[in-house]
Amino acid sequence: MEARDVMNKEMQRTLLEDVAREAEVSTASVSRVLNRAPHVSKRLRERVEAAIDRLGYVPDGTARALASRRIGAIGALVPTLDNPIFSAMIDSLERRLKRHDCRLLIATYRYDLDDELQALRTLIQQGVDGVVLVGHDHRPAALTLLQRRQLPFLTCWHAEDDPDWPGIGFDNTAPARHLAEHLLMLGHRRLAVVSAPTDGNDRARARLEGFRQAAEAAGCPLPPERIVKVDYGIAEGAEAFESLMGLDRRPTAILCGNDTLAFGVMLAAQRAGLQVPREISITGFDDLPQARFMSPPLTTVAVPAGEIGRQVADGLIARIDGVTTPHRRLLDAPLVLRESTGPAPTD
Amino acid sequence: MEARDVMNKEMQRTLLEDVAREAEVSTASVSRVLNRAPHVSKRLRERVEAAIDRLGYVPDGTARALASRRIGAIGALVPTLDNPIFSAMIDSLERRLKRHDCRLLIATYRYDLDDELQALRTLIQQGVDGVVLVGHDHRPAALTLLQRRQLPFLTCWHAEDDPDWPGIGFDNTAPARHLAEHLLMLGHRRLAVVSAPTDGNDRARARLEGFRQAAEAAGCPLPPERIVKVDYGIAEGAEAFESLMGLDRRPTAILCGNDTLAFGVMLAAQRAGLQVPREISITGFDDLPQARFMSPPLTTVAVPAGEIGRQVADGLIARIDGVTTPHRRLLDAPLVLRESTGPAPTD
DNA sequence: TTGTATGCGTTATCAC
DNA sequence: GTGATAACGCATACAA
Repeated sequence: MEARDVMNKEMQRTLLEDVAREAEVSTASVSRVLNRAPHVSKRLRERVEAAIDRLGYVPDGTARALASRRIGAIGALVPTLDNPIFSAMIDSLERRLKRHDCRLLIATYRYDLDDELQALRTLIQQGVDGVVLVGHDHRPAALTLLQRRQLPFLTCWHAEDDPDWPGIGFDNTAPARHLAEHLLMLGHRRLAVVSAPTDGNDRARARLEGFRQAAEAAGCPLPPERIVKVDYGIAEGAEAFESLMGLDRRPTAILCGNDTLAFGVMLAAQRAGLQVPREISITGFDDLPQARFMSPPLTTVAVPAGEIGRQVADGLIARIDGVTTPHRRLLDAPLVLRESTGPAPTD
Repeated sequence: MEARDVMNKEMQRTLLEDVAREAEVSTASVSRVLNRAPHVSKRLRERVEAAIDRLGYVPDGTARALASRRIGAIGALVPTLDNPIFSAMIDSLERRLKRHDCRLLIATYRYDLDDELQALRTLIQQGVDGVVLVGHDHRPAALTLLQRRQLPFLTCWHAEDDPDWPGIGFDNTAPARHLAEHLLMLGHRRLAVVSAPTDGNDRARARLEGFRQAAEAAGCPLPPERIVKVDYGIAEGAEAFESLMGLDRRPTAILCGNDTLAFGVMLAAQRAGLQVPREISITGFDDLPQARFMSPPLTTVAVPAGEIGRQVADGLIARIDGVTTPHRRLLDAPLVLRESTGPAPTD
């Protein structure tokens, strides 16, 4: 019994103290070597490093976190990872953070801002050194929380100018407007939009706004019935197409909030026997890898997901280190004109 | 100066001790309420909760982690998040972990097992309560690390029987074999394979093995020149197709290691003027959302990525709580026969 | 059921 | 440069 208890005791891990004893130096010195502090003699460093190797010592992250007040990890709040454009960003974010010796905690919230706020609370409680958020649509309490804690944070994706939210991203409105202008220039006058739900999603709203601006400027505004909002998905895009085809005056071009919806719309159009772009033009947004392989290849906007991940990593790390970085950084999101758009059909 | 120093001092956060004072109870009692310990009177609980609300107290995760020896987060090591089949799994994993009040640290390693080992070290040092790995291909040191620390862990995706690696997943070989048998039954005799690189990827190896088994059993083994290994990607699949078409005796069916490669192969085939499946049959593996929307719809294997995420979450949490769970859990990965496969062409 | 006191493994602030 | 030693904020064995 006694013996078993002894056996059960987690074999005692070697502590910093053990290293100090082995190297015959103080614990403070070991800590200094560990943290690459300045003013440590080469001789001392070598002794300590030797002792560490000999004992196979591994510092305890939790103790380090408590004493130093940083855990070596940031938190990222994203709507979902089920959308490849977000997982691409997270992938590059994590890879870049690794360079800075920083880990990544992720939390998803399905576009539910209350869930996001709750997840943020949890991350803060966890002790993350910084936070990444998507867009500027958040509960006011989220901002309060971050500011009160003086926690470094950065938004991404949606780089609208906003004094509250520093961010790295791109303009969602302008490219959307350009897409619509491209169609208008091709002679289209009855445009339609298939958008993602806009609640808690300022990117979707901004794109919709861009479509609207161009349409109105051209004197052919978008009536409500030609704006369909559906959840993310190919099938959802197809359904949106069906509903648009039920209209009296069918659109000759459909602007989609993302490539996946556009893919669904394109399939449904072809299933309905329509030629793209001869009879109907279709645009996407994201430039997913498959966009250029669709038939016809999809006209869309190239969202710099990978670049955002990298720049957000660098920017947030800088802020954590107390370096002031630009409040806002605008990346390029160029139009990619392919063959899914063409001249409006001459009725 | 003095004043500024005072100002600069992080406004002192309220501590558990403050709550205890406010509620006029001991710190131990506050801790008990926080941790929902048994044997706490309703009256005391209410007093403490009231005090917590009044002070807006938030427990410090790092201190809690150091004292309790668990951080409330697990680590997941995945090859990449750039492949939607993995991000789908991570998405469901994270959502399910949330139910258990557990966070998720992710690390990617690009199929480089040395990187994986390094990332595992980092996660362990960080203090994660458990680890999720993909497949059974890992450096031996990884297993040693996990065992020595007695750290709960679970593999996923590849549910081969292996005493070292407990896991939840599916059989990669059998469905692959069945795909090949399906083609053989359709009269195909010259099969080819477009596989992902097999280094550090036992799933890719297992699938290839399944293809081989069926081919050999049918008396038409796969010669090396009809097995092409390429990186993940649509363009890569297309290139693989080109190289297969350079062979003297062209295959009549191509088995692909995943849907993305299959998509590339299919596009290249059509670009080359071949009818699918009349002139060539093509299969995938994963059943990504777009598989059923390809033209023709792709014959493939439905990988239960979401279900794996959920079951891994539940299983790992159970292990962390000391509950013994089955060493191995096999999920279903059914064939999905669609229109990309058909009778072999009669020369 | 509740309180007391110690431990968790580092970092960081002082002296020297 | 280096060494004592006091935080860091909470959990928990033990006592009451």
